[in-house]
Formats: sequence, C-alpha cells, structure tokens
Amino acid sequence: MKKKASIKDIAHLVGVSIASVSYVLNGKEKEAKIGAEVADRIRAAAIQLNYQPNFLARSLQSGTTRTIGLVMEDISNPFFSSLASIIEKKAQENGYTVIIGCHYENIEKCGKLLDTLLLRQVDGIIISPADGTESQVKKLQQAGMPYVLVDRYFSAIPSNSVTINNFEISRQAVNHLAEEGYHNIAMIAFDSGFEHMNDRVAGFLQAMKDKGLPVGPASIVKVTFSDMQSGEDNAIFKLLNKKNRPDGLFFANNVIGSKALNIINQLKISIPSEIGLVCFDEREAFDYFYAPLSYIQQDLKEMGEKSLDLLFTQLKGNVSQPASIVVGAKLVIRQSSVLQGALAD
Amino acid sequence: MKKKASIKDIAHLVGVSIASVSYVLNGKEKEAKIGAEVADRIRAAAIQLNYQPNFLARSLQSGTTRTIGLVMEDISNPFFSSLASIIEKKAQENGYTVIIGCHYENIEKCGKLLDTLLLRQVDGIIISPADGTESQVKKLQQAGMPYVLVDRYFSAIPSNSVTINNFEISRQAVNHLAEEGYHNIAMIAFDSGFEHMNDRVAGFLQAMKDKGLPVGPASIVKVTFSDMQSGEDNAIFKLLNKKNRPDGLFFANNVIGSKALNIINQLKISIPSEIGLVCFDEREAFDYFYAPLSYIQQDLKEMGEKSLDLLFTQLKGNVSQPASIVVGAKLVIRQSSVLQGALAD
DNA sequence: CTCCACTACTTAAACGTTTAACTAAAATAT
DNA sequence: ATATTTTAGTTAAACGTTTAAGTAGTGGAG
Repeated sequence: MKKKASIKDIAHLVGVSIASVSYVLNGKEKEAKIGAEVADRIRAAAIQLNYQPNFLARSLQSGTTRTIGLVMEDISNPFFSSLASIIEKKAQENGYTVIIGCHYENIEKCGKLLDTLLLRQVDGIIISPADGTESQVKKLQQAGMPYVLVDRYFSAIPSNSVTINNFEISRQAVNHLAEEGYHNIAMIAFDSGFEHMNDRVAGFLQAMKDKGLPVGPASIVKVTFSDMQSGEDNAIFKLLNKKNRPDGLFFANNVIGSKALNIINQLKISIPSEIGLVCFDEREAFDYFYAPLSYIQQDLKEMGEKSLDLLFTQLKGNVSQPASIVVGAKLVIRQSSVLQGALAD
Repeated sequence: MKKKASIKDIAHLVGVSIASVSYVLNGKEKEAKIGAEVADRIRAAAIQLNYQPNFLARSLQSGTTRTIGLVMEDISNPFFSSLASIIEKKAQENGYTVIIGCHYENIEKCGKLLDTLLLRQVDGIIISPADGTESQVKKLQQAGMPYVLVDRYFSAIPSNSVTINNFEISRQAVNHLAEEGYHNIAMIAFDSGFEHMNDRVAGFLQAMKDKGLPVGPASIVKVTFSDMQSGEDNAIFKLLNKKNRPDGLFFANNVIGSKALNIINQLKISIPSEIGLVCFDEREAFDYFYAPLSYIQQDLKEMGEKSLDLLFTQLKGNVSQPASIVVGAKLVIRQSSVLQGALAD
C-alpha cells in the first residue's frame, strides 16, 4: 500500500492545525468557527491529496467499528447463504460491513470465532449458534456485546432473537400429511440440544396426538450432524429399507431432506404414492425432484432484516428488555405429499 | 461494551511502565531485558485483569489488519458460497478474518464495495469482479492493494489470478455432446464483456468446427444477468419453443442451467432423448433432475486455496510478476447427455 | 578510582483521529 | 479609553499500541 495522505499532510499544506482540518472535514466548521475561506482551502487540499480518512484511527478514537459479525453453521448451506445475502445487503445499505464466520457445528470453532469478533471489536453480532454453546452466548452477554440470535435460541439465556414458530408450523405440516391419508408417519430430526429442533419434534408429536396416530420408538429417527457430513447415514437407510416402513416422512431440515431424497432415489421408492414427504426449509433440489417436495418456507427476508433491526436498536442504545421476534413461516404444498395429485397425474 | 483493561492498567497495577508490559506480553522480554520476576508479575496481572489486546490500536500501529476482503457476485449462488466457505475456512486457519461483500453484477455497488475495503485497510482482496469493472481493478492496483482475481479475469490488467481453462473444458463438453450424436447444438451464454465467458463461447465454437457442425446466428443465445433475476427469460423459451429447436444444449453457467431446466420441464421436453444437456458448473438441482445433468466441475477447493496462497505470498512481500494460476476442471458425464443410457433405461 | 559494559528498565515518539479547553486578535459595547 | 464579547482559530489530551533511544544503577577490569 502506498503511503496515504493524513489530515496532518493537509494541515501542513494549508498551513493550519490538524484540528482545523478535522473540524472542516467533519462538517463541524461552524461549531469550531473556521472561516469560509480557510475551510475551502482545506477541502481543496483534501481533494488534491486524495485524502481518505483512516478508519482504524477513527475507530480507535470513537470505539465503534461499523462492523458486525455474522456467525452461522455453514455458509454453503442455502438456508444460511440466503440469510447471509439478505443481511449483508441491508448492512451495506446502512454503512455497516459484515465479517463472516462459520462454525460447522463445532463448539470450539464457534468459541474461537466469537473471541475473534470480540477482539476485533465489532459493534454487534448476529449469530446462529452451534449446539451446546450456551456458555459462549452468555460470555457475549457478560462482555456487553450486542448480539441477536437468529434461527436458533436458548431459552435459558434471555436474548434478542428472531425465530419462527417451529412448533406450530411443524404441527401444521404433519397435520397435512395425516389429512392426506398418510397414517404411519415418522420424523427424521437432528440429535441435538437445540430447542428449535425440539420444538419441531414437539409439533410433530402434537399433530400425531391430535390425529390419534400411533407414535412408537421408531417414529422419531435421530441423526447427527456428522452423519450428514459423511457418506454414511445408516439410520435413514435402515428406516426406509425395512418391511413396514413409514408411509409419511417429515424432515426436520433441508440437510436431512436432501440426504433422505438420495436414499429414496436409491431405493426407488415412489413419491408420493408409497411415501408422502414434507421437509422443513427449502432447497433447490426439492423443486427439481420428480415429485416436487412440499416444504416449510421460513420468511428469510423478514428474518434477516428483523435481526439487523434488532441489532441496530441495541447499537443506538435503546436497550430495554430482550425482544423475541417471531417471523412468518408457511407450508408450501406440492406433489410430494398429495396422494390425489399422484392419481390425477 | 464494558470497559476493557489496557496495558496501561496492567502497568499501573504492577508499577512498571507500559513499555515493559508491552514487551513482556509480546514475548520480547529478553530483547528488552525485563527481569524474570517482573515479567511474571506482568503476566499474572494480565490474567487477573483479563487483558485482551486492542486490535484497532495494534492495527493502527502496525498498518496491517489481518483482514481480507472477499467480493463476489452473490453469496446465495452455490458456486460462490462454496468458494466463500473454502476461503473463509482457510483464512481463519491462518489467523485472517474475512469481510464479505456482494456486487450483484452492479458496477456501482462493486465500486463502493472496493472503496469500503480500501478505506478499512484490509490487507488484501480476493475478488470475482463485476462485468465492466476494469477501472476499479486498476484502481486497486494503483492503490497498491494486494488482490487476486478469481474465476473472472481481465487480460488487459495483468493480475494475480486463479481461473480454470474455460476454453478447453468447454471444447471438451461440446465435443462430448457431438460424439453422443447431438448435431444441432446451441449454447446459452451471458451477454457480457467477461473474458472467461467468451472463452467458453470460443471453446464451443472450436468444438463445433472440429466436428464439422453448422454454426448459425441461432447457435449462441445470449441472455443478461437481469433476465435471469426476473421471471422473464424469453430468449431461452423462444429457442426451445420453435419447431427446429436444437437437439443439444450447452449452458454457460449454473444460473442459466437452472433457468433452462425450468423451461424444459415446463415444455415437457424429454432429456436426453429429445435434447442432450451439459452445464458449466454444478448445482444441487442437477443431481435431482430425473436425468441428472452432465456438468463441468471446477475444482473449487483448489481455486479457493490457491487464491489465498497467492494473496498471502503478496502479503509476505514476495512480489514478483503477477501469477495466473490455472486450476483443474473436469467434465462429469451423466444421463442428460448420453443417448445410449436413455435407451438402456 | 575511573571507565566501561551490562542489566533492567523508562521515556517518548509514532500510528491518525477527535474534541474539550484554551488563546490571541478583532469587533463591539459602555 | 477600557471592558466585554466574538471570531478564528490552536493546543493538547486521549484512544491503545509498538519500539527506538535513552538512563540509572551495578559489577568488573585496568
């Protein structure tokens, strides 16, 4: 990097003090009573020297960096990349810059990421935390760092958060499957301490109960994040390969859905005639599957924007009680869960 | 944010100068001849006060921020999010933090993004520039900002870059279509000044020539970025809806491929029997299409890692000539372009 | 006993800003 | 003619570091 001009250089050139330059360049010439003629010369010199303020010096002085941290599981997951795109766009519009970090569901990595953001003195953090990182979020809170939880939350740590009503929309999804005539429904979920995940499971159970459908030990299949990463996913395969397999499936998120779709293809199971499918979250693959998947669509635009709004409110110092914002989600019904449609086709 | 402890506080507590504290905490106690006992007391005080160095002050002093900027078209495009994921991971491993910005193929946005990164004094930038931003890249160069072009390049501005051989792999892809028996092949490409895009077109033309296939004005259909964003995409629809439509299609990238796939579904064109398909770049949808798409797979891991390597080399000051690294790409053949396969099925 | 070399530090400048507090000169008021 | 206010700035501290240059005190050599 070439040496850049500083206000000192401008002061030298014009023959005034650096304070005068600073006042003029910040539009505070009235306040500091700098004469019009001098002010003009300062501005001219700034242009002549192609002056660019030093952001670091300014931040050091002001204590704010106009930077926010965005921490999520994996930016290559379309759910997160869409959210990131929305957040980055709006942050930019508001003069904020976004530092991104992925924790890949690894507790240590998540901790390191947060430490880095604290160290770099970002103004605030939007985070979709890893499983089991309650203590890290608490640390954020204790450090007084403004943050917003998105998608995931910890009820033990009252925080600003933006989520959807996972229970209710899951209940609706499973209700729909039941009403379409699928009665041996199973759910595939992550084996985690995530409350939003448990809410989805609770929604499933509620619907089953409401519809008077049987729930057994095989009704909820739990898989791990690393199962999904590796090629192995025995649990799903076993579930679908056994003689009296379910006739309806509810996937707890798009990673599970996409994995399961692979296996369904592999086993040549016919959708929706043999099994009805609904997935939580969307994924492009679902549109191109021969029986496009019914799915739960979270309002990502709202989610991203509300997260930033909530963060900005905190940054402006209007801190009151933590707010939990619930944004919309809707069930999009397509061929994968509609038996009649299959007959009609 | 709570008030954090500074080296000044430590100095006070221990009763030494701030310089001593700084030397000890940077492991330069030998060099500065600080006694072992004092050093220990300083370290103890640092722990006691939970001292965290102020990154901004350090950066201001050192002139480096250990931050890199990553500028791409749109993080919600899987090509870019995969690349971003790889780059973020490796940057983190090397103690660098990444600021992300999307230009959405908008020249002004791209310019603003780069200005912001310059202002914030990132140590370097990895950029997949917007169409028509040669002057912006030149400005980067003139400012002495280390940067690496990735995926896209401007031959008029010799730069460090990481790309694939777009010409060669396109030629192979079209060759393959021809050899499979498709002889009325068209290409759908972006209407842009991008050289990598033109290389792909050149590869198409070369293959057509080599195979002695006819090339007419209808052989290359150009679409714009905004066509793809909006629901409208008349050019592709018209091409596929006319009586003597092509029997082979080569898509210049995954955005085009996914749009075209929609139209193909809509028109109920049978793949690969009626049209053979190959797409540049992958996309999850291609795996779940009833006839999985043949595609050109860029080695993204290599691309991301080499980009960072190249940037780090510059940061270490080993600047020689700009290097143009060409990473691997391969043609993955699946059902969408194999006629025999269709018959066998 | 003086000089020199060490040891173990400290001082102070520098990075580039912002901003509260001060001041010299001019203008106005009494 | 003197006191007061206003104008048009300047000085200097502060943000939290790093680091070159300086120094006070001690030990040993000659």
